[in-house]
Amino acid sequence: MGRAPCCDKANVKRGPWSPEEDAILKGYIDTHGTGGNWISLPQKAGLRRCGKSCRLRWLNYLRPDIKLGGFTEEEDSIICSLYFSIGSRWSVIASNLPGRTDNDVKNYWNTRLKKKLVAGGRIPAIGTTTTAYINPNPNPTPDPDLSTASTWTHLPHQSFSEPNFHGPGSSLPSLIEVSDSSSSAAGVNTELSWWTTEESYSGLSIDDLLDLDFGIMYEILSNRSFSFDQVISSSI
DNA sequence: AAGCACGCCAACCGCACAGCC
DNA sequence: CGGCTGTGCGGTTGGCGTGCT
Repeated sequence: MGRAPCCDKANVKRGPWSPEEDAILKGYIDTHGTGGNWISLPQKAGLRRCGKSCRLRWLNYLRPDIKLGGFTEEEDSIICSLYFSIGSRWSVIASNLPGRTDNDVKNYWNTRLKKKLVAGGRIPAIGTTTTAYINPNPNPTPDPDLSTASTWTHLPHQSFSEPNFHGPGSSLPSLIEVSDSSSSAAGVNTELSWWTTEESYSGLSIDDLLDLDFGIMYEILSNRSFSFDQVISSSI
């Protein structure tokens, strides 16, 4: 038996929200709150919408603290920094940008920022995989030692519980780990690792940040006979 | 002026997880 | 303890607007 659908799709309206629907939803939530139950909310409010659709509409467009308009350079910088640290965890990135939603940030990255960086030669257009890792050692050696990369502990993205784990003031350094999928498939551990500290990010522009990260990346990979575009995320 | 291509973004979909019974 | 339900999240899609030919 499969999971029951969240609503009766045949009897709910889909597609763009009308101003009237927006007014009904906003008016209901202003008066009654969400009631902690989005599924029943549309029925109570008199909307022929799926509860999930109502939630999305409220969170992304109707709630009062939404920030409209273009992203600032500072926001660009924060998005880039966090993306390269933790990947596409848009809700976490958005939590560092007051008034912005995960959908906002995700769309902005996918449609503008990514292209901006690619066009500027800051990131290659193709490649395989990069992953954000975190090093539990509070005192990492200042220079990356590739021969001891296995001593770094890999924490899956899902295990990051603190939205600001990599934010300003964090005492934890971050690690970007790179793997060569072709060799991994042959059972050979060819993962390369190096660290960057939070301090390295502080006060840097996007250009500085990317010069730092990818400059280090390029230098290491060149020495190890890996091509640069092998290791950058395919999602970039 | 019409057709086409592309960019942008709102919205949907499906999955994972947490809480409740 | 296992199943069910609601919520949150990231990936993807579809439609509209705009610019180009």
